[in-house]
Order: sequence, then structure tokens, then C-alpha cells
Amino acid sequence: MSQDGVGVDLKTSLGYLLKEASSALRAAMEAELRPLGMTVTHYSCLELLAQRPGLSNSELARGAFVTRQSMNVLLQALERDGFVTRPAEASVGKVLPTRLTPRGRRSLEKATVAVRSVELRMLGGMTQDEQADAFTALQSMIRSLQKHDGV
Amino acid sequence: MSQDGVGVDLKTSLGYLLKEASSALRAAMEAELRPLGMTVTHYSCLELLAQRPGLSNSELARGAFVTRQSMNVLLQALERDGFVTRPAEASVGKVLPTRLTPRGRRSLEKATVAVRSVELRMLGGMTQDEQADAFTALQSMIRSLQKHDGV
DNA sequence: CAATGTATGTCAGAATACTGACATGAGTCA
DNA sequence: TGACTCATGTCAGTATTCTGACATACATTG
Repeated sequence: MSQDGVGVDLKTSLGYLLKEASSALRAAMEAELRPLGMTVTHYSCLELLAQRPGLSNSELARGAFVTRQSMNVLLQALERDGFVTRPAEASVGKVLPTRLTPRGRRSLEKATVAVRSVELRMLGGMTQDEQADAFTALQSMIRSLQKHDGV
Repeated sequence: MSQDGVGVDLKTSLGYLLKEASSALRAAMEAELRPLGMTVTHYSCLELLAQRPGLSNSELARGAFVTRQSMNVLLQALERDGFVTRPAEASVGKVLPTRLTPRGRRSLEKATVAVRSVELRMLGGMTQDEQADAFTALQSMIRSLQKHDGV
């Protein structure tokens, strides 16, 4: 467990730290959602739909950071289990707007409480200013990374 | 694509932003590593070994944020392809210290250049102070999240 | 010394996400 | 109008990671 400074120290890399924080957050969320029989992607999908009803499969995929193929199988399962509904045919184009059912909304409510506790715990040791700094820093990173490849 | 503020705005959630940044970073890294025939986990493993030779399978798994089972299959592939070596038997306990081969080191060098360019791009739009703020903020989040479950 | 707890390496099966590919609908432009 | 580009939904197969389980090795504790 000793640290021999051969080359770059991973612990000084913002990229590594970013991955570590994201991984810790995901693990904490999964631990909270597991008792509810929900995965993080599952929850993300429902939360997105609650905030923006009528999102399409592709839009949900982008919002949950998975491929549209992955989101598609998830949506089929959610539809089969009665958490969401999609029209059988598209009214315009091929886009099928998705909406939460009452059951989906109830399921989401419990999950939201659990997830919010995780986020609050994560922010617990930070001042308001530190949170604001982190916010702008993360936005800056995202912007820089997206600049290069596409979009 | 319009934003109706139904409930919590995901764009104001630090957790969501964290996931977005991490996802963008991973995507950018994968885009750079793909031409080299390498995945992010693959690269992480090699980088960890370069910095701390002799790490065990479990230690590598924790460092790369995957399970030790996942790291095990990766190590078997890396060993088969001659990038790393592990002793046939443990000298103490069950721990098998892993080391890079010259071939593994050469492979890592190319990858490091690619990955470093991504990290530099990510930090491009930030001042030194902003980077320091982000660093402490991320560390704070990690600490808070780890406090609750284990360790 | 024996019992317990913790950590490791590994195998097997299941869950999840991915890449590749195709057809369809909408917008653009000559 | 017709050719082209782009985005979407979806199917199929592959790849990766995970969970569960087991045997083993060390440390601790009575």
C-alpha cells in the first residue's frame, strides 16, 4: 500500500478523482435503490420522465448516459411492468413520447427520497461556496470535453 | 427539448453534473484508446501497475473501480497477451503480485500520451485556482460518501 | 491451541450495456 | 421531384461487468 512516486500520481489527477467521486456516488445510490428493486439507470429514466414528460427513447438515453439501444430494452421492461406508457404509433416521425403511469410515479417517489438522502450526504461537508465552485468547475470540464468530439 | 420546471431540475444537481462530467471524460478517453485497442479499465490497470508495481488483483480492482472478479478476467487476458506477469504461486498468503512486462510498458506509453491529452483538454478552460477548488470539492464528496457505508 | 473474522483468488451464471445493422421518417438542397 | 443527410426505433449478437459461491490464507481473540 506504499506510494512510490514512479510517474504521475493518480491521486493528483483530477480525472481520476472525478472517476472516484462518480463511482462512489453510483455505489451509494445503488445501495439505496437496491432494496427498492431499482437500478440507477432505472431511476434516472423515471426521474427524467417526471421532470420532462413525453421524452423519447433517444432523449432518455442521452439523459441517462446510455445508448438508445440500452434504454430501449429498459423502456420495454418498464412498459411491460406498467411504470410507463408509450403510444403504439408515432403521431409525427418515429418518435414515441413516453410518460409515467401513476404506478411509475409512486415508485419514483420512494426512490427520490432515497437518492436525495445520498446527495445531501455528499454535499454535507461542503459550504455553499464550495458547492458553487464545484458546479462551475464540472460545467467547465464538460464543456471542454464536448468541444472536441462532435456536437 | 424544452425545459419545463416540474420538480427538481437535474441540471442544478451536483450529482447529475458529476455523472455527466465523468461520462464525458470516459467517452473521450474511450475515443482516444479505441485506436490503440484498449479500454479504459484496461488502461487503468496498466497505469496503476506502472505507478505501483506488484499490486494484487484486488488492489487493482479497487483502483480501477471494478469488482475483483472483473479485474481477474482482465488480468488473465493481459497475462495471456503478455502485458503483465504474475507468479504461479503466492509467496505469502494468496496474493499474487502483478507486474508489467516490457511489452506492457510500451503499450502503456502510447496510451498515456493519448489520455494525457484528454485530461489537458478537460482542464483547458479552468484556471489554476478553479482546478484546486474542484480538487478539494471532489475529495470532500468522496469523503462524505464513504463515511456511511463501510471503511 | 481453537474459533472467529476478514481478505483474497477464482469459477460459474445472470444482468447489463455495448456495437453492428436495418428500415423508416423528416429536413435540406439542387 | 429526387438525392442526400440525419435522427429515430428496433432487432440481433457480443462484450463487459456484476452477484453468488467456494476454498484458502492470515490475523485476532478467547
